[in-house]
Amino acid sequence: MKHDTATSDTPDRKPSRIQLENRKRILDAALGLFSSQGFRGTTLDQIADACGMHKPNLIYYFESKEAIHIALLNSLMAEWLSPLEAMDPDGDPLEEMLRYIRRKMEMSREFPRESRLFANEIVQGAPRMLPHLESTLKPLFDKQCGIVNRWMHEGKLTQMHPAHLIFSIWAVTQHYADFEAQIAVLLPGDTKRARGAETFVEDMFRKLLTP
Amino acid sequence: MKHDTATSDTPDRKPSRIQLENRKRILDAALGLFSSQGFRGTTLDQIADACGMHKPNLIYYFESKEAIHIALLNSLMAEWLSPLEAMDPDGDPLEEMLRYIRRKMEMSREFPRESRLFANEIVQGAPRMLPHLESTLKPLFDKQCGIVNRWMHEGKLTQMHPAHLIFSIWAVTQHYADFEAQIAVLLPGDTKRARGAETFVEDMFRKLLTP
DNA sequence: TCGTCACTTTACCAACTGGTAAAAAAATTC
DNA sequence: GAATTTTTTTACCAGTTGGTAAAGTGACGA
Repeated sequence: MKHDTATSDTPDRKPSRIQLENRKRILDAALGLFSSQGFRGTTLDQIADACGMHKPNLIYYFESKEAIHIALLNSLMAEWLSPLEAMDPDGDPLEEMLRYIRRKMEMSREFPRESRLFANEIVQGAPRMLPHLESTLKPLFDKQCGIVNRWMHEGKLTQMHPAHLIFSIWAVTQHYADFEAQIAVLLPGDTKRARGAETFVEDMFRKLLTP
Repeated sequence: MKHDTATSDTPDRKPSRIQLENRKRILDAALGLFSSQGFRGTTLDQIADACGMHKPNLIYYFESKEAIHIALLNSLMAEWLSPLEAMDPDGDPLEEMLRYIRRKMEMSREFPRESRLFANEIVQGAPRMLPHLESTLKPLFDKQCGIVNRWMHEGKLTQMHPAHLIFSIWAVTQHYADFEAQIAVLLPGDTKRARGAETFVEDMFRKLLTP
């Protein structure tokens, strides 16, 4: 008979305050480590150290190391996609696109760990995220591509392939988080860098999208 | 007394044909595995299997697993940077830029493993590549930024921050290799995809760079 | 043909790593 | 405040992994 734990799948009562808090501590520590060392490069002991717990305690709150990774990806996915979701079909097309781009740059600056976590996962073939991409991202992506496409046909934006446009926005904005190590070498002088990047990217896409 | 091996640092005679061949086999297998699973996610046994050798044989040719990784990064770096190096200060500015972009797209399509190997390394903070970035990439990058900058001041290209321009070229072109798993989900229909991406990216930067 | 050197294979190991068992300690409930 | 449940800690284990020791095999020149 299996011991009853916080990860039991029997119809649990609502998780206690301690459970919610400790789960959050674990996920936060795991985010830092997984994003900078990858899944395989991170050990349970490292996660435990980083959040001041002991290894078996992690397994008390999550079934396995992989369960931590999956919980992390799932819990961050919605937030990560919220800017795309927020694109308003009734807004001004150019302003909506630039607002989206600005929000993506802001997230790249404010949440580089999240960006790198997803980058790590996708570069390695998205082994634990493919179903999620199919079921969650794909429908949203198709919908927003449709909106952008309509804007283009109405002459409000330069005509181009909407999917590739969105790819290029993702590529450029996330590049600043994902490849920060390289950028820091090539463009020292931390202070102005973020602002320089943000005005560059906004100007670039404004010029590109203005019909 | 240490055994004399192919990795000995005593003044070796030139490596035999077998050595060259086996080193290449190992590096090729390692490229496939490191690029799709990361350094920590790849085991020596996997590499050995992939090239039909036994584990201790790898250590005969390379001091350690890390030495394989470093040798791989070093041996690919020059090739990876050759398109940037090939930018001709005396050529037509717009054509030179577009040629560079086309070559980067081509490499993303033909050498996705290399792209992902570097992506993995840099996302994780470039632990084994930072010195190389400082010593090799940085000077080249600064030089080519200077060229681009001159072109802009001569009115041959749209004025913008040359470093960020190059970042955006890297971001967009390498995105197609590094995030292929995601793109395959969002834009199925393998056949036209590569061509679509290439015309999109070229058109995008042509519009952006044309003064 | 013999000896030397380059290369390969087998057997092995110590450290690490994900995970478990179970006792101890807190917290909560009655 | 005793009983019970939840959470933490200690001790441990089996499988994996990077790497070594050393014997074995083959090639090649004298």
